[in-house]
Order: sequence, then structure tokens, then C-alpha cells
Amino acid sequence: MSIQERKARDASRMRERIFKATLDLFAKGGYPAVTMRAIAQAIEYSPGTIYRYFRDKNEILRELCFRGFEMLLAIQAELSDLADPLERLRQAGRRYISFAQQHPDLYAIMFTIGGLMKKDPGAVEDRPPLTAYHNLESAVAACLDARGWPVAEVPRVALALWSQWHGLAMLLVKDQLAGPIEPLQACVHQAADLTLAALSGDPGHRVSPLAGPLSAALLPP
Amino acid sequence: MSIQERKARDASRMRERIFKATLDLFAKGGYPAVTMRAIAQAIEYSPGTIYRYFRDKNEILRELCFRGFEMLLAIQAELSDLADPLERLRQAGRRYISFAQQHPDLYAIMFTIGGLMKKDPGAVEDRPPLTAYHNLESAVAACLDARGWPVAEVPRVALALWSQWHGLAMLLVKDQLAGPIEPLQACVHQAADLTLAALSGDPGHRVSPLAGPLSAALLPP
DNA sequence: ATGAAAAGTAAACGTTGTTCAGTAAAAAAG
DNA sequence: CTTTTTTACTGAACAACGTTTACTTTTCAT
Repeated sequence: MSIQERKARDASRMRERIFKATLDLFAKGGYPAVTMRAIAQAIEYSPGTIYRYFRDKNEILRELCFRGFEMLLAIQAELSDLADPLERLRQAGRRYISFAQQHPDLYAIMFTIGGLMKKDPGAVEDRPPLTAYHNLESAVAACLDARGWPVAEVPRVALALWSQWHGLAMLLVKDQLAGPIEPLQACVHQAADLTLAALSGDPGHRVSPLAGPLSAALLPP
Repeated sequence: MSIQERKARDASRMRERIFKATLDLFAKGGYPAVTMRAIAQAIEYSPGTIYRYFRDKNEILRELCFRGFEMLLAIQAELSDLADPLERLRQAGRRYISFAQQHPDLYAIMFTIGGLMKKDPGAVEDRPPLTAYHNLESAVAACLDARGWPVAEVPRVALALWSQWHGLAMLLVKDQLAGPIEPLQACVHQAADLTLAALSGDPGHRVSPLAGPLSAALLPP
């Protein structure tokens, strides 16, 4: 049985090689640079060979998206030592948006492929996108719990927060705020902070963040 | 000078014809159905002819996006007779998301093209995307004004609201909420209502909307 | 060593957006 | 009215894309 094992090992090595090449191309030239022929050239194989390890291009990109969500998971993990659950949520949003800005093409494709949340019957373990969302829900639950609010609100609040972060990220990534919103970075973070403050019941959320303590935290740590 | 006028008229008629064909194809088969050859066949001309009236495909799609923003403007206009500014904002968000759901491919492309907000020096009149955003800012201003809050907050609140609507719309359109959020429609609208209530300073926003008056308005009017 | 199965290649297929030499029609010039 | 020039249009071609397929090479089992 050693021969089959070696073959499986080789195949998975090949998959990894293809995937790494895709990652490189993506990092170097963005989405347009990722073509099957370019990948083939990078791994020094013929284009047709790729189809022996991936059904089609979309499957490679799906893998890439999962990698993106794993990066988001790593970001969430870094925040686990923050004691204050509200501050943890605030930082989560901040990091989330920063991630989108640092990997715009990756972020765009992560939410362009579609259907990444659905758990396919074949996979046993939870997929990264779902895990990331559940982590967010946990953070929200901790926050609501801390102030004695009903946990039944968790799905709504989590969706409210995530959808806004996603909206801001998308608008930033697609360069849609260039015209009317100025200064860009500050407005985006302030909008996120404002909503979080409002949702958390902070009565002072009406006061301009520019005059409050929030102004000191405009730059990500 | 009559001859040049007629030519200009013909040209603009041709542009309109091309654009209408694009619209039809888009409505019938979504974005993948919109190819230069398909447009050419629809208007009964050679593919090359299109390039005499549009620089490239992107310019046609830009036009299509502007048309989409004009639809959004029309939706905003319908809401102008609502007396309560808060209710106006609520309905604006509801309709915005409904629009995205009714024209998913159009909405997706409206925010994929990018740079639609920037006013190019050539155009005198304001472009629809900018107008739509300014309308939103006006609605927010009216709302803040009604409760004596500082108008300096308008940009932040407007961005906070719009980005969430956009985020929800994008997640819906790209079928990204299918797995974890259930029931979908209700959660989306509740998330939007929740954020608006929180931002408006409603102290009762912590109570589940399912028990409040919001549950009666789950279906768009 | 021989035959079967797997891995890899080169070329081709069917798309796509876009360009371009050539042609037909229309306007301007004589 | 004829000639020239400008404009409108066509059909074929180009380059690039994802993917498939017939064929060759390598590898494994008998």
C-alpha cells in the first residue's frame, strides 16, 4: 500500500504547488494575472495537467477564497485576548476592513464566487467562512451577555455589524467612495465605530467622534 | 447645419438602440448574455459597428450602471411624500435592498465597475450615483435635524446606513447568506431596522423586533 | 518483459473583446 | 453632373481565455 500513499502524497504536493503558484500570480498581478496558462507556466507543466488536480479554474479560486477566510480567522484569533467584548468587536471590524484594503482583489473574489457559506455534504469539518461567522456571533453574544441583553438578538446584531463591515470593505475595494467621502479612511472607521456605539446602547454616540476619544484611534494599531 | 444635426440625431439614436439591446440582453440572460456579438446581432449590425458609437464594452456597461442609479433615484423620489424623516430612511433602506434583489446582476455590476462616483471634468451635470448619495445625505440631515442633533454627523451617519444597505444587498445578491442566516428575508430587514433604530437613539432597539411593530412590515409595500 | 493504467503534452475547439483592411454609401468640391 | 473626400459599415482576423481531446510518455502490476 506504500505505492498508493506515495501517489496520493505526490498528488497533494502537486495541488499545493498549483495553489501556491496561483497565490503568487494573484499577489503579483491581481485577478487578471491568474490564468490557467500562467499557472501552468509557473509550475512548469502543460496547461492540461492542471485539470488532473483541479476540476476547473473555479475550484482553484474556491481554495484561494478559503485561504482568505483562514486569514480572517487568524485575525480574529489575535483579538481573543482583549478583555472588553465591545472593544473586541470594534477591533474586529477595524481589522476586517484593513484586511480588505490590504488584499483588495482577494477580498473581492472571496465574495464574488458565492455559495461559500453552504456546507457541502462531502466535507465533515466546518468550512472557514462559516467558522469565521460563528466566531463573530460568539463575540456579539459575549457583548450582549455582558450587558444583560437577550441572546435572541445575536443573529440580528451579528448580521448588522458584519454587513456594514462588508459594505464598507466592498465600497473601499471597488473605489466607490473616492468622490463624495472625504477624508476616506477616517470616515469609514468613524462610520463603523458610530454604528457599534449606537448598537451597544452608548448614549454618547451622538457626540462627534472627532471630539471624543475615538479620534485617537483612527490609525489601526 | 441641418445635415450635421441629422447625423448627430442618427448617431444618438444608434447609441440608444445599442443601449436598449444591451438592456434586453441583460434582463433576459444576465451579465453572461451581454456580449458584443449578441448586441450586434440584436441591432442587426456587424460587431465592429458598435465601436463607432461606444469606445468599448465598458462604456456601454457604464451607461447601464447610470441607468441603474437613475432607478434608485426614482425610488428615492417616491419616498419624498413621507412626512416622518425616520420612516423615510427606513423605507429607503428597504427599497434599496429590494431593488438589489429584483435586479441582482445589475446591482452587482453597478458596484463592480468602480469609479462611478467621481465626477469627470467633461460632464457638467451631476451624475446619478452622486445625486443618489446626496439625496441620502439630505434624508439623514432631515432626520438629525428633527431631533436637534449636530449636522456635522450627517456624513458619518449617511455612510453608516448606506454601507450597511450595500453590504446586505451584496451578500444577498451573491448568495452569501444562504447557509447561516435563516429566515433570510426577515433577518436582513431586521438587521437594517435594528441599526437604524439604534442610530436614531431609540432606547427600545434592544427589544426583539419580532415582538414589536416592525414584524408587521416584513414584506415591502 | 509485457500489457494495462496513469500522467503529461501539444494542439485544437469554442468563446470572448477588439482591431483593421477593404467596401459601399453619402457629403463636399469641382 | 461628375469627381473627390469623408463617413459608415462589414467580414475577417487577432490575441487571449478556459477547456477538451487525441496522442505520447512514464509508471505500475502481472
